[in-house]
Amino acid sequence: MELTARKKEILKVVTERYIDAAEPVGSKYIAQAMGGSVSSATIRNELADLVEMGYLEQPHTSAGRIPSPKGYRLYVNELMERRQVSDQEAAEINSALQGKMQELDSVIAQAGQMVSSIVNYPAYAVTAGKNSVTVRRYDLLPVDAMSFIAVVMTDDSRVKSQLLRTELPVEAEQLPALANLLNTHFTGIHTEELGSKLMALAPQLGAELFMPLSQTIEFATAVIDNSERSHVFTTGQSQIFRQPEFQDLTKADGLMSLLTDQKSQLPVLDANTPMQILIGPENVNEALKDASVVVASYDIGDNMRGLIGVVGPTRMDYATVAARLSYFAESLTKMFGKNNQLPPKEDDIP
Amino acid sequence: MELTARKKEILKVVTERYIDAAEPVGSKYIAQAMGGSVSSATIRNELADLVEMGYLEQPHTSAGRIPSPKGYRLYVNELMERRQVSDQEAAEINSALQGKMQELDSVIAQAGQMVSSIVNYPAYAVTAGKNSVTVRRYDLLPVDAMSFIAVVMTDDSRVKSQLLRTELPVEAEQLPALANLLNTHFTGIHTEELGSKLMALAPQLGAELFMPLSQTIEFATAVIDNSERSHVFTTGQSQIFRQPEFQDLTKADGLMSLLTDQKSQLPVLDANTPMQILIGPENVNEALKDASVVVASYDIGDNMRGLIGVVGPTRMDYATVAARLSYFAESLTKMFGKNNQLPPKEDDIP
DNA sequence: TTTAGCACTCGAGGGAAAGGAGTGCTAAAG
DNA sequence: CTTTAGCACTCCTTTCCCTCGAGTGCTAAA
Repeated sequence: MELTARKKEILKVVTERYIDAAEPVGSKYIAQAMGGSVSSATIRNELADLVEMGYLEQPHTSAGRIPSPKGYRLYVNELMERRQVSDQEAAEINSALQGKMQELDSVIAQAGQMVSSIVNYPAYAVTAGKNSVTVRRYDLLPVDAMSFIAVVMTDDSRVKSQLLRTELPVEAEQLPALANLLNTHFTGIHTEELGSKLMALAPQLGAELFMPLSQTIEFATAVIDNSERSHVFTTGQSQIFRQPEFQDLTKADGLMSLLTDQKSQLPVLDANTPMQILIGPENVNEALKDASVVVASYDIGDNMRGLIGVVGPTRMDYATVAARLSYFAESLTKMFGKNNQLPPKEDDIP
Repeated sequence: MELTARKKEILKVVTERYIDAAEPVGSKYIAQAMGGSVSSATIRNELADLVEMGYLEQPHTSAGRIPSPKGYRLYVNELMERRQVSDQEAAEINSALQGKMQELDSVIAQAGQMVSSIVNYPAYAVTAGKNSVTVRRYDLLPVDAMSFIAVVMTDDSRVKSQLLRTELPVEAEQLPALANLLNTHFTGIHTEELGSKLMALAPQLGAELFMPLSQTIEFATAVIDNSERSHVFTTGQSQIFRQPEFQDLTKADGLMSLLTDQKSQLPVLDANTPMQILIGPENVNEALKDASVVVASYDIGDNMRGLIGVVGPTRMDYATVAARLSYFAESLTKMFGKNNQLPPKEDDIP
């Protein structure tokens, strides 16, 4: 059977109406929405075809039709009018982005919050999670006899520091030598090697040098681990309850658990794809089989990539969400691009 | 009317049974639970008294009784057997606390997670939020011509650092002088003054010095702000759904919103109180009127105090939660006291 | 191919009735 | 004065049945 233009139009009407009203759409409504050029009986014939072709579903024999995941997919791919964000929306998004910049992670978490409030669904944000982070450089700063500050800069230009207490006194004069040692032997290598290298060097050092060295390495390891792990931030979870399909506790529960306790299982985006829409059963995760996810990526500096996603019912307003999310992601890319702070961009040196 | 020993015993039985079964308790059950020494009719007389006195409630005339908030309060204050955590529970808690320590905030967030999993209710953790944090010390480390690392140590011994990019080249040799300037004029004073002092000093400095100075101050301001703000971490939100009283979406919704989007409104603990139990209407927050909260505090080092709380139905298992939470809080105090990291750890040297 | 007409289906909503847990009261017993 | 057995009563819950109406599918005519 062929998918005629009229069938497509009907599918579009059904989908948009269902997105709006959350109840099955009947032939009479469709006939009217299409301008009354055909009768409801004709529509009914078409509807029967669309069900047979798998684009629509019928909750029960005497109900109207709702889109199947396949129907949504067609809608998203072909039928949906790619919305542009309005000037007002753009203005809102931009003003939300003006906030002051802090640590990378908290910026990313905030981005998630903004998205959630912009689209009115729960949202999540994922930090990059680079593969093999190494330390580019160490600095040790004296504090007092029993403590010093370790500063670690990674090759993805994050800088972390911590106050470390020692058991034996460390002379301030020894610190540069120690830092030198660290910078010579412990840069550019990965965590496992850090440990083994430390062991190899141990015999040559006295306890008063080995201890602070070991503490610094331990700290560096934690920094690297933390930098390699991707963190997920979620917000707006309670928006879920505003959706009629999640009045049913069992469904809401699954999603809530995912959004609060199993964040790491939220879908990520294929490389090189700016945006992706995952409809119902297209999701791998069981808890998302009755939901849809829209994910977009943005660039952080030149070589990092952030991810931001929205979770909603299959009936979610794809056109609006997709438009706002992609605009938001693009804005973030721009902001990170032309902006100061976190990752230094290699730009024009005079 | 007098609250006889038998009335108290009945109240205890009712409360504990209701905590367990989540349904009104009838006279027959109580008679049996009390060893059959009295008949259900006697119990019924007592129950009528207890209702009149306000310790019990009757959902409707022909139902059993449930404790009123006043009843819970009496139970918590007098009747409840202060449970001790079992050796096994203690072992579990201790092993959970063995995890490696990282940044203070993430340790605190993790503590929340552990508590939630220990008590099977949602939990939250609040960071201290000291009042007037100042910078104790600045360090500036050269990176390249266009960037340097600012390290800021606050008077509560947190150390934060960030890579800062400059617009004009900064010579590595200038940094110690700059740091000196910072340490002379910008330590021990509060944020507002930082800005004004910077302005006051501005005329004496060339742009190539003023810029990095201003950037460092800006960073320091952010660090202080962040350190003064108290952060709230929540976990285990979805545990709420396991409770029959929150099957009703409208109630669950209020709590969920509180636990996800309005965390800052979660109750805190009065100073000098190690633990507090807030039952139903004793809570200020509207969303908590049908819920109870158990909050405990622990010490972080010598002069900071962390907060950790559990949210559950009024029917929550106070004895168990209180026991585990207070044990956990005490363990945290010990850990922070004698321990590693933040205050770093003294361990055996090879 | 489209349309009007019509019987049919099925869920939602609203009592009515049955079932049952638990009460309150009374009157007798301790 | 307290306790207890007995019993009528209350009221929630569950179940069943009925009605109502939206919407369908099919047929036959345009």
